[in-house]
Amino acid sequence: MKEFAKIMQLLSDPARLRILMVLTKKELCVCQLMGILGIPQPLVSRNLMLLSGAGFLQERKQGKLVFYSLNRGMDPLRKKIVSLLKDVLKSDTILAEDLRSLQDCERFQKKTGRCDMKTLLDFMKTRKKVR
Amino acid sequence: MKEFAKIMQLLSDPARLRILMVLTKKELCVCQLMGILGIPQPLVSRNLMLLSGAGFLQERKQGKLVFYSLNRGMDPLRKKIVSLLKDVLKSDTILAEDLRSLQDCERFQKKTGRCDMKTLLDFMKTRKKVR
DNA sequence: TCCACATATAACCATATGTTTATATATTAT
DNA sequence: ATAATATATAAACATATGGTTATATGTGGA
Repeated sequence: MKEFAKIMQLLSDPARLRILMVLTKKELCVCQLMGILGIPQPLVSRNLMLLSGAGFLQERKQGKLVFYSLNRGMDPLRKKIVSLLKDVLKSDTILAEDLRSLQDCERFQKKTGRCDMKTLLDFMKTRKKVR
Repeated sequence: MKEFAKIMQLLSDPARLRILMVLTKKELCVCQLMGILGIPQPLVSRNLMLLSGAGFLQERKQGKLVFYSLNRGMDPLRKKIVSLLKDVLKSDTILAEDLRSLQDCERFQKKTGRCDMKTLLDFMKTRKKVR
């Protein structure tokens, strides 16, 4: 009971929900999440740690970068919860916007090959002005 | 997104989860919930208000008593959430204990016909000693 | 070795939350 | 009308939490 309540508490923050939902679509590193979601780096890091510690995410280090993705080995409970989240948030406007940002970010990186905080933040800023 | 996060926050408290789950089984008044769950009256009341205000419960007044039950007119989102809760908590030990308390309370009331705070609290105390 | 950068951690603050205690409201019975 | 009782609300307090700022850690390149 208490353990489940803790999980609900974890999922009661919009920033964490957005991070989790975006990672549902694609493995991403901290700086990509920063740019896509517009959330400050320490906050992204902390929320990733929390989600990771609760068994929802797995991480993979590659040089300076740390990539996070949905934990493949999630237990049934967590799988059910993630399924519900996907279902319930599939028509959410903020999530839709985030996914568009994700696509833009992917396109930009395919062109430039860059994956650093400054560049991604700058690109995302200009992108928002354009839309 | 924010609205859904609010619902998660609502369900991040063990007391509220227990109240909601017990009301899944049977309509109950505040003093019954007090006795069954062993939660102080103001806390029961407030949590009932929160759950009610969030669309999960409906209330029915009958004399001095106020009976709460699962809201029949819940929207699909909330129905899905309640289904998940039922599924996920079906093997929870605390919930199991609560349901036994519920049955004991029902049996006691069938015999005595009493439904007041003092009597129910006293009965539940002695009951716990017996087990 | 030193620098630049990605990420993690720590410190701090404002706010939100759960719990308790006390009191208010409303209904029934005397 | 008054008392008793069920429920709701308010006040007060301690704790938890999210966000910000500053700093630490670790990795790759000059």
